[in-house]
Amino acid sequence: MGRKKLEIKRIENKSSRQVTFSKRRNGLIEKARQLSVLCDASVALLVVSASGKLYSFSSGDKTCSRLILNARFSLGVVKTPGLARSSDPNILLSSSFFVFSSLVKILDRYGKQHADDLKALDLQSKALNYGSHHELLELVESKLVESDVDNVSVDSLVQLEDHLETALSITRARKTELMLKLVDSLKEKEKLLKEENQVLASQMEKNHMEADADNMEMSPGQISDMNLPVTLPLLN
Amino acid sequence: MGRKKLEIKRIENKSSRQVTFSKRRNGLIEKARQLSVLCDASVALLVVSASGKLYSFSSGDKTCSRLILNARFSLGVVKTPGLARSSDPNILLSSSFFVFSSLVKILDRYGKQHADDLKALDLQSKALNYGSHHELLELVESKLVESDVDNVSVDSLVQLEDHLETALSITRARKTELMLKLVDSLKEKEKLLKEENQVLASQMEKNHMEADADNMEMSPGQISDMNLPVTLPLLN
DNA sequence: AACTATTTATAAGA
DNA sequence: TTCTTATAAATAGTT
Repeated sequence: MGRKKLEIKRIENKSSRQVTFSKRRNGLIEKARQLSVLCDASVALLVVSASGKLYSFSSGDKTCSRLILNARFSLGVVKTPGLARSSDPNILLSSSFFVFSSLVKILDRYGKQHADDLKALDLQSKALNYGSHHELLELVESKLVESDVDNVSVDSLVQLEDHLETALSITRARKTELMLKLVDSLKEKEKLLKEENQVLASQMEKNHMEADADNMEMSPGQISDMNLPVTLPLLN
Repeated sequence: MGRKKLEIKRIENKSSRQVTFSKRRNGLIEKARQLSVLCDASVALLVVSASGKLYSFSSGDKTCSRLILNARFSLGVVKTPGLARSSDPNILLSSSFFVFSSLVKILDRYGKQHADDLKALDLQSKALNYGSHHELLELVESKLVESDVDNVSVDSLVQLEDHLETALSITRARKTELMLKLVDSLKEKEKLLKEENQVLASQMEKNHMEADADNMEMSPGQISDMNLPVTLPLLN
């Protein structure tokens, strides 16, 4: 839709490819936006230029924005201090892919900044026995609403993701802990019951012995076989 | 671009919204394709209709197709019959969501050459019961060394990450599964032991009753109190 | 699913 | 980049 019909194949001229990229990219993002608004659809769009710049659109819904965020992480494209931000809020310049050192830096940075929040969340969770599910969901809900308000606050979503992952870790740890405790308590029960059985059995045998002292109709060997329930073989 | 200018806001008429969705969705996907071809860009596009159907486009490159794949999993939209999400996100039992076989199918569908690697990993895992820890660590070690050699092979690291995450999920699922089994078997043991105790106790009481018929030095009430070990109070 | 009157996107040029 | 403008493409409403 221009002065000439353009064949759909790689544009060889570098600068016109660049120009076309810029125009069509904007067009595509606008179309994506329109589709999501007009038809009430969830749309997530990611475009990475040959030179590595990332542009994205996502409809407001949680699912899609989370998706874009995950995608950014998958691509290793995160906002990194020192890199200029484009005037276009959709553009976050790509830093290097996740290398350990940079990952550590990022974790460090987010760790320091949000350590307190995290502690609070931890305490809160502990205090409430990790809260009812309802409360957790409400918390998440409210965070996501916050995020939607300041539109491009990828940071707060990143933070939320961190928190959720921490919560998930805590939950997993707690699950394991509880299961281990359950197993232990069951083993303890088992031990006590076995001891009790032992006592009962010996007590009984003793009683029988006494009875036998008066009445020798049965041999001692037969007693246990006939009167004592056999302890069932149990797995270890 | 039609008979009338259309305001960009939710189309209230359901059927025309549906029609518009269909038309514009196709247009958007085509535009995405063109952009990726013309400008040599990576493009990933996901559209979910209000009714939940998922449509997607991704440029051929690994990054984007992986991204779409991840997105599908995030959204739980994997059109493979028989797949259902477990209520516990940690549990990805073989019967449900993240089965290797279906993952392999999807990867195949997206034309990933890594399907074979995954199959190999699956077989390897199954054969070795997920391998000894030693072997796993050596595998990771060797992969990481490989990666260092070709310096920028982020792909293989991404791949390794995927494999490890899958392995982690499986391990977690397996852990949960085993612990649940253990708990069940312990509960079963407990039940049997309690029954056994019951039988022993009643047997014993019976014996005492008989004894008492000859010798009335004790009141029946005292018998159990003095001769039977008290069942220890156990937690539920 | 087609048709077609319009609107919209955009290729080339400045 | 940005603007302009001729033209190609997309598509809203209709059939």
